[in-house]
Amino acid sequence: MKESRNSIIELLSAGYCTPRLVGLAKKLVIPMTTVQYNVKQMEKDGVIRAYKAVFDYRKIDMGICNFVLISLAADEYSNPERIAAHLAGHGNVESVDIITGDSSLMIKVRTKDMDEYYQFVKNVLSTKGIANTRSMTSMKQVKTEFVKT
Amino acid sequence: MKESRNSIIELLSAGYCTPRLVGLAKKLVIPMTTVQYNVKQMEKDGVIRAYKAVFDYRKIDMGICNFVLISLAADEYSNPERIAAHLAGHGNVESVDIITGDSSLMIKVRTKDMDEYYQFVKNVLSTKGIANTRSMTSMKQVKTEFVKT
DNA sequence: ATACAGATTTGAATAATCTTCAAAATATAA
DNA sequence: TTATATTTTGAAGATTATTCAAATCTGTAT
Repeated sequence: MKESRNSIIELLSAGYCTPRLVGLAKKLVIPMTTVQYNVKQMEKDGVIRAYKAVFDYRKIDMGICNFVLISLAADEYSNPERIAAHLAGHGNVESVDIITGDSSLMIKVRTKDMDEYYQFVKNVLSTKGIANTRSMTSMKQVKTEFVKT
Repeated sequence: MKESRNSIIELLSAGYCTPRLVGLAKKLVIPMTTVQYNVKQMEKDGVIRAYKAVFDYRKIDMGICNFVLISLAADEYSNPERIAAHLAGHGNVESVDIITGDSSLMIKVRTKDMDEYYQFVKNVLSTKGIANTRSMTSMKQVKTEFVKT
């Protein structure tokens, strides 16, 4: 049981949802087919990338959230995209950005607890290409993915 | 027209979506009503907070993304939640976290361009309670809200 | 081990929502 | 203005979601 619930969470975290056309139509007081036309159009044009669920991450073993500033080694510095793509592949990584400033990358990582985060730092962030990291732990998540807590 | 499309985007950015039960059931090869039961349970227990759309933010006039480290003034320092809640109220703010380390808050802000971001800094981040800010601009968003680009 | 209570799974009927499609309205370009 | 493309809309049929009762599974106390 817990098994299938985890699978559902995984699938919902990046897809497997759909817009509520009737709800939107009622809210905006326009015909549903008009909403549908515009939504379809935005999907076709790549304006909408996905429909997904937002969780209370404390309740799905992802309660610990860290922002990490990553500085790359000299030989990776000119091509941050390789390591960025690698980090993006991890399910615990919510976001990866190549940024301006002292550090090359900013990532947001969710883990069950600090032990698991430490493992992440040891296993994932200790790659040859990464020179050093600076973690900032979230003590309270007031807003996430445009959704207020 | 553009008017209603903007309203749709606004509503989809934090809700007005729903899980695709048939899709989940087929993927997991279990009956749809089982998926439904578990999803409903997770909604009831507050595990799932919302269903929403993820956009290509460049295509909806939110192409510029900034991470901002915010240090609070002495008199707000002991109660960051007031300012955090205030910032969370802005539609341009994707996330607000109260963090450990030198700065009290980390926020993620999306704007049309740098001009609009400058206005945001001037108008929103120049409150009495905020001592100083440090912006890091995203040059490339590799992964956002668990969705890869 | 057994019996019990609560939680979970499941299928069938019903209800609601979505998709399709063609026509009408509107906007855009020549 | 006329022609062309885009957008809006309603009605039908198709798909998906909800309800609900029965069956199954789980954990627990006896």
